[in-house]
Amino acid sequence: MFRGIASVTMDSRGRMALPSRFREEAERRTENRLVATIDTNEQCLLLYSLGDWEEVQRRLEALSKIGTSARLLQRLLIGHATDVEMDAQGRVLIPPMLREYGELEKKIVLMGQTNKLEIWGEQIWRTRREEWLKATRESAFSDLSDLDGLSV
Amino acid sequence: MFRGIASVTMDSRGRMALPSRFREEAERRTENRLVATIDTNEQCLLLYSLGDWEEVQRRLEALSKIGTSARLLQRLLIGHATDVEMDAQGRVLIPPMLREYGELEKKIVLMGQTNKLEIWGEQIWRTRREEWLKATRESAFSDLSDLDGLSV
DNA sequence: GTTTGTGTGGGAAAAAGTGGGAAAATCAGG
DNA sequence: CCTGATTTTCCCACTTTTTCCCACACAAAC
Repeated sequence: MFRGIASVTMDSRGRMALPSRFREEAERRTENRLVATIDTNEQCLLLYSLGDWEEVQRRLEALSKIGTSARLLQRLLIGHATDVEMDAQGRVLIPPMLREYGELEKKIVLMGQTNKLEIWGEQIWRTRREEWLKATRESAFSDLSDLDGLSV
Repeated sequence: MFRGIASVTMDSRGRMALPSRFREEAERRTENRLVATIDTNEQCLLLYSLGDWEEVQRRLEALSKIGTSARLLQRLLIGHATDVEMDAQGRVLIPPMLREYGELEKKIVLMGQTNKLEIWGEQIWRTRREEWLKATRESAFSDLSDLDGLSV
């Protein structure tokens, strides 16, 4: 269960240290074996524990028998899903092609999303967050949530 | 199980080195014996382990008893299927006709797709990926997948 | 102040990827 | 067949990337 946000740096070799709480979670789930792929809707990467990824892949492959859009999704996700392993310091080496997709440079933002970790280049993340905030403020939902006692 | 993406270079003789993780997978499946053919839907090549290819071919031959379109597919796939072998450095020599079909030049992109490897010329791959991403983002499916609990 | 944990950087060895010489095999035309 | 040209294979060498390991900086904890 990944939760929360963290800022880390990627070094000149493309290594990225996971914050210790993410690291522990990854160690617990599958002994340091992770899978990185792209988020097709956003210009960021997704990092799964190996086990969780295999579950996602199973579902994808089951889906793909139906439609062509499912097949596209399958091609993109499986096609980019690269196995990575944590080193002794809890770092992972992000493969060059994925680095390029997310325009990852030195400053990286990690966001936990339950069963996966989102990996963002800082600049893109800042831009997107502004857009999300703007969209939220403009939507009626943010008002309703209070009235409903949801009290987000 | 092939998955993930990698960029490699094809040298002037048409040799292409498989990244080590793909190489290991190929060695495990069939001792270095592979089959290359064309993807009839895309301008890329497909690389199977010999065993997996034989399975594909069996299915094709079974299909072709029925319709003429299946027979077409059979003719194209089987007709282009060429046995290739990895050399001591883990490289395969892509036959000229196939090289031409995929417009393969120096920069090549390899994408794992479960039982096969897709071989792309970099330029064509970039163009196609943009189109896939666009299509995926526009399709209702990408939204539905979340609601369905696919939670990719 | 000292210790412990965490994030970061980098030296050095190992592995992977790339290029090309030269022998062997293949092919085309006589 | 024979010959010359081209392609393929085998092998070695070089470059880059990855991995392993150690070390430093900083902050929190003792």
